[in-house]
Amino acid sequence: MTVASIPNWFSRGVADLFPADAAETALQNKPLRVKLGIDPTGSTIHLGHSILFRKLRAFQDAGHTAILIIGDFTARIGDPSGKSATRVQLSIEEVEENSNTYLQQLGQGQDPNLSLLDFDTPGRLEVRRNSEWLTDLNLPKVIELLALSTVGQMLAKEEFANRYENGTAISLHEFLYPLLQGYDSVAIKADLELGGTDQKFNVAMGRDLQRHFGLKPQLGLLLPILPGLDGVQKMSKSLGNTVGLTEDPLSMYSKLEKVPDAVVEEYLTLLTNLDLAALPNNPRERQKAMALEITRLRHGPEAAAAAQADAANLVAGAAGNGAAAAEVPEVSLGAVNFPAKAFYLLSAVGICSSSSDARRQIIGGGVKLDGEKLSDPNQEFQSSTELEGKVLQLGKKIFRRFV
RNA sequence: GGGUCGGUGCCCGAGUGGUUAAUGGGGGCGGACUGUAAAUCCGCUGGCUCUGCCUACGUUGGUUCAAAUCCAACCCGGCCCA
Repeated sequence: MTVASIPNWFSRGVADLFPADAAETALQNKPLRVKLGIDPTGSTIHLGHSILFRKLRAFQDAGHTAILIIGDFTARIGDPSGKSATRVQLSIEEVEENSNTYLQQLGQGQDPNLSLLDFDTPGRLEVRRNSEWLTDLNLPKVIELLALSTVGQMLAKEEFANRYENGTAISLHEFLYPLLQGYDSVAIKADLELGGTDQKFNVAMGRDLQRHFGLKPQLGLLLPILPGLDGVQKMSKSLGNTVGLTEDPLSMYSKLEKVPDAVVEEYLTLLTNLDLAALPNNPRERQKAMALEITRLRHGPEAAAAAQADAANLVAGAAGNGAAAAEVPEVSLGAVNFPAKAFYLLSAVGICSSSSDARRQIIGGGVKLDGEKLSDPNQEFQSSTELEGKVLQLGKKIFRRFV
């Protein structure tokens, strides 16, 4: 096998490919059916998810067919993969709503240049729901699936192994998940399945099931789990270290340009197509280039450049400066009852999570109004006119203009 | 089903009748420093338009002037046995 024959769009950022020697041949074949499953349990897609979609898009652009599987069946049962707390079962309506939100965020019906997937070119995308084939699986079939795996195999799976080791509960139906996901590959005759490295077991299960049902086993292409803004834990909404795909340019840029050095290269590799060798060596410059490019990919060049300029101005302490303040997100004073004490104001307007939190922030010296530090949480504002147009700053990176 | 141990704030984990909104660590947030970073140091870390008042230690009920701490039932989990 000559490595040179594997294109960069395919190999960039890949953590694992199996079976490794099958890729070259596979790529020469007719359009591959490339599977990616999503779980419509939440409603916001962040950059961590997006690396998989970016790879899927690369396949589309190379002429292959993306099969986006919405795990509506799985979601309705409640995916137990989290820790202890049993997931709330989602209603059909909720699943449907989440699915639509997902598709919108992926760019359905939007500017094709900024959208994550290619929705328009015929033959490049199939959106399927796994309820289509899972709803009618009968018990004999389910037993047939269960018979294909053993408790030993399941317990070898890292997630289960850890939980078993730690004495955390594992419910039997959780064993069904890898099998059902694998069965999706059978149902849609996948040639390749994309996933995070945490999906290795499930993707491999897909291969086993396909073989069992007389199909050619799919390839597995795994991408790393993207670290979150803290640079340590995976990017995840519950950890609060995400950048959402639909975030405004300024907050997207601001968050990205302060990401820990340790993950900048990974972000560059996985979230952009930039030529890493062509970038400046200075770590700060690379960080900025990364933030700018990711923002550009979602919002276009003008908005990205403006975000970069605004971010620089704001942090330079120019919060009251008219030019910089133009891009500051606005917040309405409509819900505030005057006269309003400072701590109440901050929570009423949603900048702080609670009035107690607001009180702490003010006492902690982290709140400024038009560049001037607020020191008394009980300071009273008599009317909204006193505040309109002023810029409130919380910490180093959160700015809001009152309207 | 039986035995046994256990369920504390975002997480881990102290506390076994009374200054306990509850020790400590992690995480998070804010401040200093800096490259808007890392490391380090300091402060904060239930809610409430808050000089005070509410909720909180699996759930419910009980004992007591007073309970996370004692009692009962129930729910949930680990381990061992079946």
